[in-house]
Amino acid sequence: MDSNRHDSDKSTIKKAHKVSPEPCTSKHSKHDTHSEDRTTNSNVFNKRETDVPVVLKTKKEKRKTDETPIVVYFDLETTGLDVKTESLTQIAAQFGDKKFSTYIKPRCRIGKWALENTYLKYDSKSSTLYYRGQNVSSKEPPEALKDFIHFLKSFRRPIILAAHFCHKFDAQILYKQLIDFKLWELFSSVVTGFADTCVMFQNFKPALRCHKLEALASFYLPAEKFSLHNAVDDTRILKSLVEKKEMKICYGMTVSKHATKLNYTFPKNLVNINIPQEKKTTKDETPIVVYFDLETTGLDVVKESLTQIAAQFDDQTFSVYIRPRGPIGRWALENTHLSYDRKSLTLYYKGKKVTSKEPQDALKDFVDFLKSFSRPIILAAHFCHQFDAQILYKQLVDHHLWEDFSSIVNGFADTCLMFQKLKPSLKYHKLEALASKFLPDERFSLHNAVDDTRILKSLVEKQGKVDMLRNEFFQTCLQTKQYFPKGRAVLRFR
DNA sequence: AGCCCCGACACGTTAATATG
DNA sequence: CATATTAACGTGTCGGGGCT
Repeated sequence: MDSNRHDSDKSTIKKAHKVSPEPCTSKHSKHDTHSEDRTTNSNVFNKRETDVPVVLKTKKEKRKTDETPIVVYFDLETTGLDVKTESLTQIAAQFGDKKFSTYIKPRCRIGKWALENTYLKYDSKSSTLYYRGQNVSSKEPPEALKDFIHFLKSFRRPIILAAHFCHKFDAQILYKQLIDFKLWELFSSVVTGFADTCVMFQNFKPALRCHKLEALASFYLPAEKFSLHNAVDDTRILKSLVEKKEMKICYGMTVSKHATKLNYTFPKNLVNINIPQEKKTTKDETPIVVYFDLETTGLDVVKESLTQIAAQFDDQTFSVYIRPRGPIGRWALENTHLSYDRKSLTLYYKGKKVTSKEPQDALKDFVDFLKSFSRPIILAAHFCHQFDAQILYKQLVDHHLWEDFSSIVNGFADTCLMFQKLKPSLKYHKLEALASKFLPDERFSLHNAVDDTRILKSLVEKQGKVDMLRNEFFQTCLQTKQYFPKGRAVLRFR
């Protein structure tokens, strides 16, 4: 029963952690004087979120404004791991050459691990703190925290606090302590967010197996001597690490990026921070993207037969009409304007005779066209995962060309999927709809493979956000690995 | 050690959607 | 008109990685 009570106690504490709207609102009201741009309470979250990216611009615009947040590194030592119950023993922080450090008289016993590794010992009778056996001056937690805040305040700029693993440790314990000593309001009027350098390194150096501070330090700063688990040293090391030359390239990007992504709305997300994981970068070997389109006698990918293939890369185009093996379905007849006379083996497009080939030859030509680029290829078509890729697969297998084909084609990209992701607000993503929306002036003959291919290419390439498109695009391509799990054809088709 | 968040998988279900 | 796939859920399990 006792334990029960205990548990529920704990959970309420936790809840208070997570939700605790109180300090938040009080913060706004308090958020006095200079920030007149914060209009209403309801807007504040958004404001905050848009607030931070300012950091990014520090690169271009000289940091002239006082409103640009600065990054202050910090580190805490505590009596143990539990962010809810343990007590502080040390705080250190650093911005530029400005350093802050204070020892703190813990309110509870120093845990065994901490005792041995932080070298901090406390004699509660004489209320004296010892570091490596030496008496050091120490303060009561509220005083120490106040000093800390004053240090931060002295910069007269918004502050992003950066520490290693701070989202899950330092920020949380600090929050708890600040709330307990009623200093949260004061604190949050200066600090706009926390940045977790550990997350940063994990994203930035995914190849490293281990991202603890110790490992990073010994890897990147092997010459540096420091006393691990002393807050001052840890802070200094962290700063050197992040600001190291090699990191410099990314420094502007990474720190600010992570700070940006923090979107720290105090204290709502304090416990629960979610930094979107960067998608792992794809291999550098970038295949070319060839757009293509097929026309067929109908919908059934297994039974129906090809009538046309078109493809395009840059300005190199490929097109071939194909004599179908079966009758052309009614819909196709009316919409692709292709008709076939079996007896004379003649294909007509819009009533006019066109040269056509047997499927075998047409497919061979198509494969040869693709091969002519001598580069890995990603074939892109609209809705191709469900249609073009499947019918093509069937046809290529039937004509013993799949081996050849799959030796150069890395995958299929479904541009329909791409646009669905890219323009979720659009109800329809069929080629026709996209074309009339984004290329209203373009004239083309719908359901002619050549035109459809051209239009598709323009659509993809003329969109404004090229980068985003590309990214999305390749991501979609990646999905097609399912077709080639081991670089080899595997039948996800019946 | 104690904790807990996360991402990775592995399922299953459902509704929407484009292709000729 | 056929139809497979996907995204978007929900569920459950498992292991890894960090902090003092």
